[in-house]
Order: sequence, then C-alpha cells, then structure tokens
Amino acid sequence: MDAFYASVELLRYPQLQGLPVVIGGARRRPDDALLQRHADLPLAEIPVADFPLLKDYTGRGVITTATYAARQFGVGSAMGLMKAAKLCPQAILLPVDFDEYRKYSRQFKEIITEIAPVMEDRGVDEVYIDFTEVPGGQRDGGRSLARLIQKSIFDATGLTCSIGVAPNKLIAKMASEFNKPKGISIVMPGDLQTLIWPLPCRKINGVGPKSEEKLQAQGIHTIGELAARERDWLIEHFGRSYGAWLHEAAWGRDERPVVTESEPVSISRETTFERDLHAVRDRAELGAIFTALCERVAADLQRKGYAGRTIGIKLRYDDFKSVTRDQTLPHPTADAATIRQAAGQCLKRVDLQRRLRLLGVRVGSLVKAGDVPPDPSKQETDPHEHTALLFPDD
DNA sequence: TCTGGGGTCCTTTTCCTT
DNA sequence: TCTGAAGGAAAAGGACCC
Repeated sequence: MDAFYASVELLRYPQLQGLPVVIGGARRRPDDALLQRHADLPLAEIPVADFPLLKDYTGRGVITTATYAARQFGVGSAMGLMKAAKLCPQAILLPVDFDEYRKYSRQFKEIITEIAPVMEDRGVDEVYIDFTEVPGGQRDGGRSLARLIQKSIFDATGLTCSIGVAPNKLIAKMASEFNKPKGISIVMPGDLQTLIWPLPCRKINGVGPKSEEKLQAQGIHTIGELAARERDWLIEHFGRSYGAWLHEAAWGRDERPVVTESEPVSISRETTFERDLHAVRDRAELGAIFTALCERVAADLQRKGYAGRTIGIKLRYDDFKSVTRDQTLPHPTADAATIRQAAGQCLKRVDLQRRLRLLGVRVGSLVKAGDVPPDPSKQETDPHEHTALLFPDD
C-alpha cells in the first residue's frame, strides 16, 4: 500500500504570519472584544498592535497550537498558558474556535476525497490517503498528486498543507513532518536508514513521553538504535505487544490499511473548572455542572444517533490525579435523566472530600440508536429512580 | 502559575460463574 | 461445604494522539 499523510495548517489572520502567535484554551475570549471594536474591518486589516498579548492573560488553559515563530521560544502544544507567558510574553494569544475549524476541516477533506477517495480521518487537520488506485498517483513517486492536492486545498480554502508520501502510514506520518509547512516529502523503502534511523524514537507515532524516557534509560535514543535491539529483548522490556510493535516500527514495517469508516466507541463531555471546587462547599455549582454534562452527552448521543450501556464519570483532583468509575446498565440509553442517575451512582464510589478541578461524564458500549431493543423494564420503572442523585447524602 | 477536551487502545485488576 | 482453577466480563488506570 502507498500512503499519504496530509495535515493542514490553520491560521486565519494573514497579518500575523511570521509573528509568534499562540492559540489556546482561553475561556475568556480575547478576540471577541477585538472583533467588536473592528467590526467594520476585514480580518486581514485589523492592526497587529490591537491583538491581545499572552502576558496579559490570567487563568487556566493550555496551548492548542502555536506558530513556528512562537515555537522558537520553546512554547508548544499542551503547554500551560501561564508557563508559555513566561517564555514568550509578547506572543499574540488567540482563542480556539472549533466551529470554524470543523468547517474548514470538512472542506479540506471533501477536496481530498474528490481526488483520492480512500481517505482515513485522523482528526480536524490530518488524514491518511491510500493513493494506490488513484490514476496518476504513481507519477513522479507521488509528487504530482501531492502537488495537486496542495493546490486544490489552497485554492478552495487558503490553507497550506504538509504531505508525506511513503509505502505505509507509519512512515508517511513521519515524512509529513520533514518539511513543514507546505512541504512534500517522499520516503522510499530504501531511505529507511538514511532518513528514518537518525530520528529520535519520539518521532514514531505511538512513542510518547513515557516510552521515550524508558527507551532513553536503556541507552536507546534514535530509531536506528531501536532497530539494532533484538526483538526478544524489546518484548522482554516493553511487553509482548508493545515490544514487538516497537521492533516493527523501527524497521519501518506497518501493514495497517487506510480505514475509511469507523464507528465511535464512546462519547463524553468533561470540563475543568475555573477554580477548584469542593463537593460540599460548592455543591450547588457542582450539581449544575454535573447535570449540564449529562445533558450535553445525551444531546450528543441523540444527534449522532447512538445509545450506550456503560455510563462513566471522571474526576480530577487538585493534585491532578484522576479517577474513573463506571457502571454498565442492562439496556443502552441516550436519555439525560437515565445517564445522570447512573453517573450519580458512580459518584458515590469516589472520594468527594478532596477539591476537584475537573468533572466528566462518558457513555460507552455504544450501539446505533436504531438497533436499541425495546426496554421491557421501561413500563415498570419506579418514578423515584429518576429523581436526580448527585451526592451520597442527596 | 502549573497542566484542555475529545477520543482510542491496551494492560491489569476485580468480580462472578462454573 | 470448602477450596481452587479457569475464563469471561466489567472496571480502573494509563499511554497516546489530534
């Protein structure tokens, strides 16, 4: 299989091109006021000096993404905004706008599937493409097709896009990062030793911070060093499944197909509070948030046409430790009150003395709403069961 | 001044049944 | 009735990704 990995870059203010810009989870939306003040101007003409700065931000949140100019200062995705403000106070801070991203995401995927229909969705800004059967796909090692895709996306959306071309998904993903932004990188099977082996193991999609640390403790830093280890040695130190996978990955082997359709496994909603809350002292506030989360999950389920049997909660304490509890019901549900009832039972099984920073509600074991069998117990349900339960002493 | 939100997948533990 | 093995499902946690 020949695969592309394509990812688009999103930045909607052209005048900020080349400047350090951070987009992050600002719950106060710094550019609402900005846009209001300049309601008469096109986005491109808003003066740079009027954009809000990272150093003026107070509150919780992390960076979703940052421009390359901002990354020079050491800031990057998932970093806390307060920490980033120390490294690069002069960076411009923009709020995330997921509705807008989804709109562009849909557009750019539509353009790709028109050209190459075998596409796997990997989130808002990334996809895999199997171009084995695309006419002209093999020309110039895939470069002409990659150029066509880039140009079509740019013409329709103004977005730039990086593309990696390789014999499989694993290598294509790594290749796509060689030449950002706007790059096209082609990696052939014979390029493994020269292009892939010198890279740090962390560049493998599936090796995160924990595994990197473990590998480094064993003196393994590059993919080449990983490839040099015996398969059995890796299995011994990293487990049967992960160890064997590491070995395959280091040798550039990956047989996973491009998957064009998939069903969701779970649907959830969670929220981090602006300040830590206490189950007793902030009970009313917490109860309202809890109910709202259940309602949002139920609405998501209904809108997407699913119901689920496993209801779960997630709590994060003030020390950032998380716990989860879940409970499997006899029948799938998409009903807010039923979800809240079950989630309330889960809440009774956790320590509520400590301060909380996050609460989440999840529904798993999903089935298509049309496939839900009629619930025989519905008739005989005691109405009191639907009385919302929040805390043990409720 | 810490550290989002929405997911997937895997491993380990626990519990229930036979 | 007790004990233990075995196996499956459910529960809990954690790593990872975008």
